Amino acid sequence: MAGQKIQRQTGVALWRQIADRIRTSINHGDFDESGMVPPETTLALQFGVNRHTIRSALAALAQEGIVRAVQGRGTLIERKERLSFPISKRTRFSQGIGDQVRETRSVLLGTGEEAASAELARHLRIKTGAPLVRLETLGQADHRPVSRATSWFPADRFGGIAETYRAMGSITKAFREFGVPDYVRMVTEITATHADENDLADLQLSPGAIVLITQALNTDLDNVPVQYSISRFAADRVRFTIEN
Amino acid sequence: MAGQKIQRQTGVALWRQIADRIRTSINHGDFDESGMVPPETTLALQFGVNRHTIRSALAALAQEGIVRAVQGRGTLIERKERLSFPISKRTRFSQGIGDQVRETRSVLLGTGEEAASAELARHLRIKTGAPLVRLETLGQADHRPVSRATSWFPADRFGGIAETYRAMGSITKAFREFGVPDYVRMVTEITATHADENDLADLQLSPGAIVLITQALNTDLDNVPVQYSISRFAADRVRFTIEN
DNA sequence: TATGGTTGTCTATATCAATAGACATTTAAA
DNA sequence: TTTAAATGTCTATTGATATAGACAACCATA
Repeated sequence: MAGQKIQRQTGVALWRQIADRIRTSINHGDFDESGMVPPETTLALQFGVNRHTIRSALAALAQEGIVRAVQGRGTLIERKERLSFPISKRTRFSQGIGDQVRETRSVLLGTGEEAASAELARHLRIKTGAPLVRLETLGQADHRPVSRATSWFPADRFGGIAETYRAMGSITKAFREFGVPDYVRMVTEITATHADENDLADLQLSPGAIVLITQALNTDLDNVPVQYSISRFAADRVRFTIEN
Repeated sequence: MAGQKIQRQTGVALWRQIADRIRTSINHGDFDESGMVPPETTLALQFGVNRHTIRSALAALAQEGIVRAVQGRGTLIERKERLSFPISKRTRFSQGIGDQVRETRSVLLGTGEEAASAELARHLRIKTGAPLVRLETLGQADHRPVSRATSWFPADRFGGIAETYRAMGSITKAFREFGVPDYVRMVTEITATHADENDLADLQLSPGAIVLITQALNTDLDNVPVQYSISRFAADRVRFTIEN
């Protein structure tokens, strides 16, 4: 395990720092040979903390479903994944990761109408205050939540797209119904921050977790903006790949 | 400020969660009108915590140099920034952010020779065990550390590039000396994780901070790999912009 | 079946994190 | 100069975090 030392008196409990480190090591494949996490006493020695502190960290990871402790045997690794999301002109949620999971699904969390803010209007190249359709969706891979997205569509062109999406289960298909056979991604911004309370709930994260945020504009083939979306990904479950 | 509620008993101290939130709000420009953070009593009410807890959070931000408390007046915002890094075929550290800061600098942290691991060999399309030159650099903007990069170059073609880099102060210029007038970025992978102890030291972060990690391959104009690098960015100081 | 290695549980203690309240000090404006 | 509003400092108390040690329970295997 790389970078063994941990920080004390920083407002982040030792057990949480250690849990984060072990999760990273698991995702990195450090324990692939045995399929198990090292014994608690070994970890306690490595991290220079008490065994009880290690137990708190492992309990947190067990709560996340990442490891499972078996008395007498050790602590088994249950899950280990980081989906690779290609980011390109043809970025779609389900495409590109189809070969990595058995099932992808997009769930509608909520929808609404709102007037375009100055920022949204600038991105979508419409007037401030113009009506927008807002879509909140949850992306799942093999029944595990991966991303949480808010999308805005110009309402004058895509009024009722929420219902269409609900029926089709895919934004790509809904677009087709509205006479947009294809669309491309223009600009994507990527940032990272700590998960807020909505992230924790929707993405089933533990506090202190990281979310990767992408902001993207999709345009139709005539270069007219059709969708602006902000997506929040569980950082320990995904990796972005940019192909030029 | 969005998402007011904070999580208790999660291994992350309230004061640190609140400090992170306030830092985000400052970077988001929420307090731009006044140039000040709301009064401690107001924040205590908003976050639903004791004023002393707010004071701990603000003390941490003051330590980072982000705010400065003045008795009788309030808490002033000292610094607010998130550099925008364009990611494209022409990604360079100094280019693209030149208009956002007064000075960019790249500092050599260390250098060495090593044999190519299987993974590095695959990326650079050379034989496993082939000699590599390793460069550890620190990217600074206006004297503030922004990124920490480790780069590998095939030693048979770029032996001594460390010294050239040290003399030139730029990888682009060093490449030119080795007969590589231009180079392009092939694939970039982006992940995020918590800062490790090296990040904390080199990037001057506080524990629990987030680093954005990019892995990139640069090739010359004949499509031959010349550099593979892993860069770690302080997430609260940067934003990646992808232009298609 | 006996043993070594592992996780599970309990008690006790010290330190950090958070709350609560009171009052001092400083600044800006009435 | 007075006052209101803001930060600074102090004491006290409670709960979470971390350490320490001992022993029970369980598993694989020699």
